[in-house]
Amino acid sequence: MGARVILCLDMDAFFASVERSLRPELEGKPVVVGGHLEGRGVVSSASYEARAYGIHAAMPLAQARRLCPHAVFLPGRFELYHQASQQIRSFLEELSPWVEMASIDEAFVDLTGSERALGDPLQVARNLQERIRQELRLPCSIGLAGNKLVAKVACGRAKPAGLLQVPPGQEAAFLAPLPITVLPGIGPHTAARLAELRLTTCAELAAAPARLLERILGPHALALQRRARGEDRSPVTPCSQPVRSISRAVTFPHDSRDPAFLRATLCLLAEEAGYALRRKGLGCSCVAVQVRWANFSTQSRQQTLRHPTASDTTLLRVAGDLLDDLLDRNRQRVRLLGIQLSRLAPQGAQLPLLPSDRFGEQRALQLARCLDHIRSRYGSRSIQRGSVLNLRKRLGELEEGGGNAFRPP
DNA sequence: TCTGGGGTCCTAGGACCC
DNA sequence: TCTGGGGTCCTAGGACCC
Repeated sequence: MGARVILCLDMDAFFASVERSLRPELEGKPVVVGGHLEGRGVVSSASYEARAYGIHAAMPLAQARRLCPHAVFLPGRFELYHQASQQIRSFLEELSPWVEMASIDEAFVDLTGSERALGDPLQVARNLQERIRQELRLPCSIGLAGNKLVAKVACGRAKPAGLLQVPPGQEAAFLAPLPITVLPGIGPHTAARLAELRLTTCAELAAAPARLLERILGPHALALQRRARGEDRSPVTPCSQPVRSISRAVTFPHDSRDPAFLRATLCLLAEEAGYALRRKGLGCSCVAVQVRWANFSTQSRQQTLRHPTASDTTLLRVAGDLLDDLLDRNRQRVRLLGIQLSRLAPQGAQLPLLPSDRFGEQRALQLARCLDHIRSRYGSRSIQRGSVLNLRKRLGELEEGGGNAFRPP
């Protein structure tokens, strides 16, 4: 079998670029797309003009403002970004049926064996880049290599708006001088531990004694070492993997210890997560509540259910108990509150066994589905529980008092 | 300086069962 | 006085990615 040809495409400063494609007057200006909270957001995407000031993704917005006060700061409009992503996907699917969207702004395409139909992969990549620039007015970078790992690293090295091909057989030599942090899976923590062993480049990691690495990294050390040598056989998988969890979380404009406020927020989050769950036709068997305290430490509590559920009433009952437990054990104020639903399975196959339980669950689920119907027709805010209406009122007070808008996604 | 939100995967320890 | 061992499930926390 001949060498594989994998194309990795990554959009440059995607959210900021989409905003700029719709507002040409922003051309050449520093643009920062960030969260919706005045005080506590972080940067989601920064144009390269903004990056020149040291601004980068995940930086607190307050810091970004200090670094570049005259930058254009915009709230995220994820529906637009999703639409642009869909268009990019359709371009890619014209090239190959083997297209994997790795995220909203990143994709892999397997071009192996396409040369006769499409021509030289390098020219295919150039044409693709040009098409995205012309038709969507968006910049992107592309890496070409014999596997996904090296194509992705090459793509990263090509940024912005570049194109880089790693010839077959050159994978290890290409990675060798690069820092290990270019490898997916090596974050700040692992990099710091490897740096203690004076392992900072891919070449050093590739040549390190296996036993030493296993002591530091555990059973995955050898897999990581193979990646440092540019070896990767993972396939391009067009089918999206089944979703494993659904979560909703919010960081408050001001830390709170108010039980009614926290409970009402939890209700809102449970309804939103439950709505997402039912839209996917799923139920969940595990509910978790996450709290980030004022000191930024995070705690969570989870409970496994005897039967899967998709009822907001059940989600809220379980989540409420978990929140109470967390609040009982920690006297700090709450900075972030979140709910996570996991152990997902198609809904409808299993019902609770006890008749009384079943009727309660069934009725609650029916009610939830009626509300979903109204939401899908008249908007997600068209109908809400009384407790959430109270929350709106309280958040209104908060908004006036703190000047910070609480706008759930 | 003051730290989002939505995900995936992994690990360690405890409970429980045989 | 001495208290195995393996398997599985559950929980909590953390690293990492975009």
